[in-house]
Amino acid sequence: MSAEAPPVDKRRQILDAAIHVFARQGFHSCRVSDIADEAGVAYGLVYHYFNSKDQVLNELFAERWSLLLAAIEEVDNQPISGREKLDAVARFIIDSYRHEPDLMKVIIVEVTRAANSFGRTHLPEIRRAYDLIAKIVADAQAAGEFRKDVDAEFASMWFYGAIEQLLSGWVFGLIPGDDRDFDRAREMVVETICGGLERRSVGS
Amino acid sequence: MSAEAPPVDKRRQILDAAIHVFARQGFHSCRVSDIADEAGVAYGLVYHYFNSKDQVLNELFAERWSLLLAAIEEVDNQPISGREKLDAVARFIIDSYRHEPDLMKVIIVEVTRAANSFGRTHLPEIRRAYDLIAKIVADAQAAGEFRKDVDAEFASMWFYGAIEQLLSGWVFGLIPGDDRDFDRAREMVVETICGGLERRSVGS
Amino acid sequence: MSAEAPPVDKRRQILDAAIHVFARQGFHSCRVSDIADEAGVAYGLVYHYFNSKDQVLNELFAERWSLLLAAIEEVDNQPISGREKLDAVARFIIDSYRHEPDLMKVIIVEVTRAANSFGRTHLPEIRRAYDLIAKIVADAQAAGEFRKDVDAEFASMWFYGAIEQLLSGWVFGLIPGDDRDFDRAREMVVETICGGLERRSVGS
Amino acid sequence: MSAEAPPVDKRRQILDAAIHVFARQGFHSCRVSDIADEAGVAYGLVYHYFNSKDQVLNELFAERWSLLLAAIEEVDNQPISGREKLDAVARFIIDSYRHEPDLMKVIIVEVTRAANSFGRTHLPEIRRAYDLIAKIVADAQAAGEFRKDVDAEFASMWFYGAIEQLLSGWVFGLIPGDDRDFDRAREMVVETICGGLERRSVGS
DNA sequence: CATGAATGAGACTTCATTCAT
DNA sequence: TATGAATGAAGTCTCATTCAT
Repeated sequence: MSAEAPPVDKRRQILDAAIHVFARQGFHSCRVSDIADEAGVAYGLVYHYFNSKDQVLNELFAERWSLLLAAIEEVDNQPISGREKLDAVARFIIDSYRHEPDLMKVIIVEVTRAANSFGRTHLPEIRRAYDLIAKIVADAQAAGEFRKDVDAEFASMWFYGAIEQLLSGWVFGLIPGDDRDFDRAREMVVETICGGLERRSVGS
Repeated sequence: MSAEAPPVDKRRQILDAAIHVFARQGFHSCRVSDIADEAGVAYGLVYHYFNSKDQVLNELFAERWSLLLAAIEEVDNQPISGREKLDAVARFIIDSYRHEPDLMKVIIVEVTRAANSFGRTHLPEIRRAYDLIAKIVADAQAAGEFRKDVDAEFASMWFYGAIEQLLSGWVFGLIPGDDRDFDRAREMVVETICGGLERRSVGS
Repeated sequence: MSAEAPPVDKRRQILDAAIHVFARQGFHSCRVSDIADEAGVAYGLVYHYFNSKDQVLNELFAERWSLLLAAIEEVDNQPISGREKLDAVARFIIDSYRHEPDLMKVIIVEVTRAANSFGRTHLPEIRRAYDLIAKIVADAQAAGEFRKDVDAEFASMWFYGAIEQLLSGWVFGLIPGDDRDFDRAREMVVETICGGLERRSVGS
Repeated sequence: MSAEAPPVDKRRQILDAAIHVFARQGFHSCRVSDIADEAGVAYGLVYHYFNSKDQVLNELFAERWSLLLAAIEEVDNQPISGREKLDAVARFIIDSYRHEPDLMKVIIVEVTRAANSFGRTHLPEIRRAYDLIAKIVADAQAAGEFRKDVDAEFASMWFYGAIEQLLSGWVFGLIPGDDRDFDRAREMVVETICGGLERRSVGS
C-alpha cells in the first residue's frame, strides 16, 4: 500500500543512535536497550546487525578514523607548506567536531584515550594518525621550514594532543565553543605550535 | 598480644593496590576483589575504609591532583619568567609520571579524560589546574613576555594537552620512554609551546 | 521461467538436514538457522513447513518409530521362534543404525532417553515398542520356549536396553563399529539374552 | 545470640536442590533461579559456589560416579564368582536408584545418555565403568565360568544397558517400581544376562 | 579490624518465532 | 513458496555492596 514508506536503513539508524547514547551516558554506563530505544527499534535488532555492544563502538570509530587518515594523507600530498598542512589537518579535526560533536566526543573519550580497552584495540590505527602527522613535520624539517632539534614524532604528539585537548575543553564546557570560536581556536593552535616549530633552536 | 606486629596501614595498602589494578585492567574492568587480592586483604575490608569502589578512585585522584594544584601555585608565586614557570609545571607533571606511571595513567585515563564519569565529577578541580596555567600565561602576556593575541585559556589547554598527550604516548608505548627521554621531552615541549607563545603576532 | 528446475522437496530437505544437525550439535545446542543453513534454505522456510523446532524433531521421531513398530509387528506375525523374532527385531534396529546412524543417534539421545522432554511426549509410542517386544517374549514363554520366571515386560526392557546401549557405544565410539561388527554384535546380544531366557529357572 | 542456629552447608543445599530441579524439569528446561529457589538461597550464591550451571551438574555426576567406580572396583577385588560380582554391581546401581532416584535419573538422562553434551565431557569416566565391568566378565571367561565367544566389552555394554534401561523404565513409569520390585528385577536381570553368558557356545 | 558468605539488581546475549515483501 | 529483517522474552552470569561473625 504505502509505497511512500521511507526507506530507512535500520543499521545506520542504530549507529546514529549509538553515537548520541554513548556521548550522553558513556559507553559503559549505557545499556544496549538504550541504543535500541533511541533508534526506535527492537532490542534484538541491534544484535541482528552487530555481534556485540563493543562492535557498535568499534564500527563507529573505524568508520570515522579512516576518514581522518584519508584526509591527512590527502593533505600531505598537496604542494603546500608544513604549516599549511598542519592547518588543514587541524581544520579537518575541528570541523569534524563542529559538525558531529557527539561522534567526536565518543571517539576521543571512549577510544583514543581509553588505554585499557578500545584504545588498545585500535592502537595501530591511532598510531597511524600520529605517524602521518610526524611525517608532515619531518618533511617540513627536511625542507628547512621547521627546526630540526625537536623530534618529529614528539612534535606530532603535542600537535595532536593540543587539538584533542581543545575538543576536550569544548566537550567539558571549559572553553567557549561558539561557532566562530572554532576557526579562531584553530588559527591560534596552529600559530602557536607551528610558530614554536619554526624557530631556530632550543634555548637560543 | 603481639604489640610488635608491624603497623601496616591497610588503608594505604588498598589505595596503592588500586593504583596498579586500575592501571592494569582499567577501572570498569576490575573488580573490588581484584584490588583486595593485590593488597592481600579480604575484599570486605575495602568497604571498611571506603564507601564504594568509586570512592577509591576519587580519593586517588583528589590526593594527587591537590599536589599538582599546590605545585602550580607554588611555581606561580616564584619570581621567574612565564617560560620558566611552565617549564617547572611540565617538570612536575612529567616527574610525577616518571615516579608513579601507574598512578598518572589512572588519573589521565580514568578521570581527566573521562567526560562522562569521573571527569564530570572532578570538573572543578580539573578546571582549576587549567585556570592556574592560564593565569601564568596571562601574567606573562601582561608582562610582555608572551604574545597577547592568543587567549590565555586556550593556550593553557594546549600546553596541558601537549603534555598529557606525551604521557599518553608513553602509556601506549608509542614514543620512547627511557629515563633520559623524559627530560628531553620536557625541554622540547616547553621550547615549542613557549617558543610559539613568545612570538609577536598571529600571521605576522 | 525455468520450469525444468528440479522439483526438490524442500520439506524433505529440511528434515534430512535436521537429522545431521541434531546429531552433530544436539537438539538444544543448535539453532533453527543451523538447520536451514545445512538444508541450503532461508530459515523462515522452516516455519513454512513446520510449526516449530520441536515439531521437526517430533516428525523425525514419529516417522522412524512407526517403521520400527511396523517392523516388530510384522516380525511377530511370522511363524518363527521367539529367538528368531528377537533376532529379527535386533537386526532391524541395528540395520537402521547401520544405514542411518545420525537419525538413530538423534532418536535415542534426544527422544527415547530424554525423560523430561520428548521422551515424555512420545511415551505412548515408546511404550508400544516395549509392549510389542514383551508380547514376543510372553508368547515364547507360553510356548515353553522361554522360561516363565522372568517377567516378559522386564525381559523386554533389557533386551531393548542392551541393544540401545550397543548403539550408544557406537555413537560414543566406545566399541568397535566396523561393518562386520554390526552382525556379530547382533548375534552375540541375541545369543546372550535369549540364551539366558531359554534356561529353565532362576537360581537353578 | 542464637547459638542453636542450624549449621547449614549452603553448598550442599544447592547441590541437593539441583538434583530435584534437574530431575523434575530437566537440565535445559530449568533456570538457575529455580535451583536457588528450591535451595532457599539467593540467586548469586549459586555462582558463589559454582562457576556455572554446567558445573553444578558436573559435580553431581562426578561425585556419584566416583562412588560407582569405587564400588565396582571393590566388588571386583572380592574372591567371588563373576555372577556374584555382577549381581553386586547391579545391586549397587539399583540401590543407588532406590535411595536417590532423582539423582540417578539426572545422571542417566542428562549425562550418560547425552552424547552431545555432558556425555562427551565425562566420557573417560563413563568408559571406565564399562571397562571395569568388562574386566569382571573377562576374568570369569578366563576362569571358565563364562563362555568365551562373547566379547567381554560387548557383554559389559548390554549388562550395563539392561540395568540402565530398567532404571529408565522406572523413571518413565513403564514398569512397576515398588520397593520389592527392585530386588526381584535385579535377580531377573542377573539371571538372564549371566545365564546367557554361562552357556557354552553361540549357536550350539 | 577483618573476613568472606550472602544478596540481588542488572547487563549482555541468544534465538525461536512472526511477518512484510 | 521463499526470504531474512524484525521482535522481545528469557536466560546466564557478574559483581558491587551488605552483614553476621
